[in-house]
Amino acid sequence: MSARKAKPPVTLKAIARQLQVSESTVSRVLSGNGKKYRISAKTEKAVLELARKWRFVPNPLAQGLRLNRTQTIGLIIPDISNPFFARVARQIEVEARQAGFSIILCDSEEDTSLEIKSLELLEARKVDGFLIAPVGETTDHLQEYARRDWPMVIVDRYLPEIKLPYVSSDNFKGTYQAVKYLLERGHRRIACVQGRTASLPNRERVRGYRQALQEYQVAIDESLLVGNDFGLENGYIKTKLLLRQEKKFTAIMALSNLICLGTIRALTEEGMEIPRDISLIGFDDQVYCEYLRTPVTTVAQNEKEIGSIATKLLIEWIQSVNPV
Amino acid sequence: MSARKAKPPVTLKAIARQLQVSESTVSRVLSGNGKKYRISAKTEKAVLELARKWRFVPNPLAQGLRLNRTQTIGLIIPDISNPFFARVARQIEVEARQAGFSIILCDSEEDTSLEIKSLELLEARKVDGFLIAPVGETTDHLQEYARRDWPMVIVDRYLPEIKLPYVSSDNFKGTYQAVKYLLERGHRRIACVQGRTASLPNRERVRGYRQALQEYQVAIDESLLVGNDFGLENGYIKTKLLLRQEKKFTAIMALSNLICLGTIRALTEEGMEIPRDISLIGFDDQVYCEYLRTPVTTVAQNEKEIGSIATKLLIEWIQSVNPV
DNA sequence: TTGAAAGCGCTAACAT
DNA sequence: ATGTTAGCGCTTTCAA
Repeated sequence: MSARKAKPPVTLKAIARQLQVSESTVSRVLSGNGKKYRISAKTEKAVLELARKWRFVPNPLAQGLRLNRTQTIGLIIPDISNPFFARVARQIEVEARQAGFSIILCDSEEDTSLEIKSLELLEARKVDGFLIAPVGETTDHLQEYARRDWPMVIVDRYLPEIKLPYVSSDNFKGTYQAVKYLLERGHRRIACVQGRTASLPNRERVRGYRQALQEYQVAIDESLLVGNDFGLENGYIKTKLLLRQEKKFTAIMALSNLICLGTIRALTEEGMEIPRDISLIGFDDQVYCEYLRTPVTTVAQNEKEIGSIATKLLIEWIQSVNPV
Repeated sequence: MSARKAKPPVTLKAIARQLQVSESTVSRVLSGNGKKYRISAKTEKAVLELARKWRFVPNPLAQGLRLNRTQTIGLIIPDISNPFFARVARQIEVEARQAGFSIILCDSEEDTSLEIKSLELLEARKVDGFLIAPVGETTDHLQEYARRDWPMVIVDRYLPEIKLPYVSSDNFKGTYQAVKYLLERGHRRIACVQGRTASLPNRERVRGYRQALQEYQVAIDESLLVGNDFGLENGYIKTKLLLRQEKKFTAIMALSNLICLGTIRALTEEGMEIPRDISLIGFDDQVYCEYLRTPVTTVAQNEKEIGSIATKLLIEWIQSVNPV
């Protein structure tokens, strides 16, 4: 028994009874198939009117059970409190809602085993498809879902071994242009603090870095390419180490916003001033960037576009596979 | 028909057939009521084993339809891309998951009519309760749900006219202590740029501001208390105006992080330096605060705690009303 | 043009 | 200790 004050629920059956017609007729009208089944104009009108008067809303649980379609998308994010993901998520929600889908949100806490659990949970809940920004340690579980033909679009972090649609900003171009900018300003020894090395965004960003240097005939000093995580810690520690090793470099390319903050902290602690002593470019624009102690140049990512494209892609897939 | 490669679904019925027992028996065992119904150890064991072997997972749609309980919470947030809400949301998701609930996420885009639509959508989807950070323009729709005894907990923004559980940080204490801090350092003319004046968090923050001043016997100059929105624009414009009016003040209390950024922008444009020319305290701590051009002092909010308490409150309510 | 009936997967009251 | 049955609300095939 529901706790809500019990009004008799507005169901197809109730409407049918009131109108002295069958449930099927009501169903046909209300799912817009009145014409198709050649329901008489009179009946159709009566049903429509009563449904609106009684504020009939179909029960999605019943529909889902019957149709194996829930108008629901499972969204799995490694950390929804990361502003980048939060912005992507917002656009996903907006876009999905406009297409008549709801979002079930799962935070995998950057933990592959929770990612797997989330997939299972969402599968049990009969979502129509997945939008996932994978943790990225392993990919077997994703492969498995791909193999079973689940509509699934990967966001941001990609794992090249899986063949699934994938949406992210142009990571290559981002660093490519940023590093070129530095080169044009005369920098030749440019350090780079990267994120998780296995992830495609990171690989692409590094590729942009290499490409730019190469075009300027600058030999790449591998000892200036450090790091393996997108977090603040990594930026901090790796920058410290770079400075300790007395590597000579005049600029740093930080491959995420958190890395960038860590780098700033390290530089500050070591008494370096930006841009007086060193230049710094970060990745992933944020509202607050322009207010940083030092207005750090950043490569903007378009979260809205990422979210929007991913959602549209997924919904198209869902609908092609399981038309309404 | 589902698009997924069709394996015969693992249902109670399938298990029952295989084991030559009735569906009810299987159901009883699998919902942990074996003892209660005194199912024989042998039968129980067989069911359990097959269920695990076949990886049986009950269908939540069917359960929901039958039980009027979906183990689902509707979360309505005015802007999930706001880092404050994103962090609250994360904790909510984590906490809810641990209690066996899923989150359906709706972003009301700071729009009351979308907030109403979200409520209706979630109600139709038979969520067990709501967590909502209301837009706050009007409250009739919330009243209505409260009246119908829906489990619902308000987060962050409160509307005192509704009597519903409400969770936020201690807004009063936040500004109270911040302003006292300024007073202790000799400031006497302290401007305050506030957020949406109708909202309780804002009112509480303003109350803290007034209280602190009062305790220091500082008469309150109402012309130093300006603003009416939590956004960046408001901080920017109101600060500009304060400066233009040549009001004398030596410190500014900004009642949100976005207001604070707007204030920084305005001060910077006017050539004021923090803290040389003026002191500034913001509300709502952020990772990036310590990296701001000027390390602005801020009042921290504990998003984790807010999310955690709100979720626990709601789930307790749900379970008291509709025990498992 | 409409109705009857079956069934999606599950639970619970009522047998026995 | 377990089975039978009805039903949650909906869609759809088959029949009329």
